[in-house]
Amino acid sequence: MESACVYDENKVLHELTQGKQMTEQLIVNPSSAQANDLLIQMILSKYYNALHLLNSGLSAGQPLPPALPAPGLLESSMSFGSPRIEAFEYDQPFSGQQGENIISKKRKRCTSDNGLECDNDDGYNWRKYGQKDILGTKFPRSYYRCSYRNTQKCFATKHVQRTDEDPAEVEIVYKGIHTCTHAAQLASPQPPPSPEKHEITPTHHHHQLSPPSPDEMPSNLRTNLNVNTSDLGGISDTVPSLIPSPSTSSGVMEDNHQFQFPCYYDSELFPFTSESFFFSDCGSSQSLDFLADPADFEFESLF
DNA sequence: AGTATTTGACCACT
DNA sequence: AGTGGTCAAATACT
Repeated sequence: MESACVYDENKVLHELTQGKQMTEQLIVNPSSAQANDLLIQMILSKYYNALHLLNSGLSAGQPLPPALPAPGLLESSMSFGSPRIEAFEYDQPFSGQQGENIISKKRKRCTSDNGLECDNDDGYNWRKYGQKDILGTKFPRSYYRCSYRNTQKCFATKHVQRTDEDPAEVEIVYKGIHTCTHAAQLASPQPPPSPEKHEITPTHHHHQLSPPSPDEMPSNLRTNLNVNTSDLGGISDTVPSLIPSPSTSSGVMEDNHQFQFPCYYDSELFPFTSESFFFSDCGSSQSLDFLADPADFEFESLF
């Protein structure tokens, strides 16, 4: 991360070309709504990846915005300690069932005293609203929603569960995207968090790679981002415009959001991961080549 | 007093 | 009927 890096033009072109091809496929050969949704997600992944590659070059010598929200932001509002995340595993992205809006799924391993406290270090403010014993698991699952659910109509949720194999490890499943202003603040450039290793091992069958929550995109990109969806015709109604537009939003559009997505959460939630966009740094940028061969889609990255 | 968490009950889905 | 997810009243905390 220290050495200056220039984005790989070919890689960017590759990503954009794939995005274009997928868009054409969507138009020419529309499939089921679910398949179309998947395609849309992949298209956006391509664009996001291209943007990130560009950003890597543009911000050469500068730290990237944090892929993970800065730890510690949450601790003032949640009575949790300061667990140290030992490892991060991006596990089974998009493993949601039909109609399920899982946007990311990952495991964290903690070294806190009780092994429970690492599940709230993602920088967002979560409020626990339920706990449930899950069949076949030793530990109950805790359900959290964004603290700004009521005030800002932010419907992001997650559930956290300790794994049977290793109680120190928790599995976190995120649903929904943050639309709260707090999320936007997290996306602002700031000193990068202490380096953590993130092992990203998407499962073979679910090769949908979640693009980032838009409010976590680099602000310098957010301000300049412009994705033309005019060619998408009818599907432009289902693809959230990256440019805030009253007509695209069924939800709240905060004035201070330079970049916002529509609120589809309850029914047609658009699946963006909250923490999984910046897969690569300058030294290990990867091609997210799901379409070529999803089974081979595998990468590992240091954030 | 205001806010967050806990927990039993309820609901939707299969 | 069983299960997972959510609600909401009670409780705890600051």
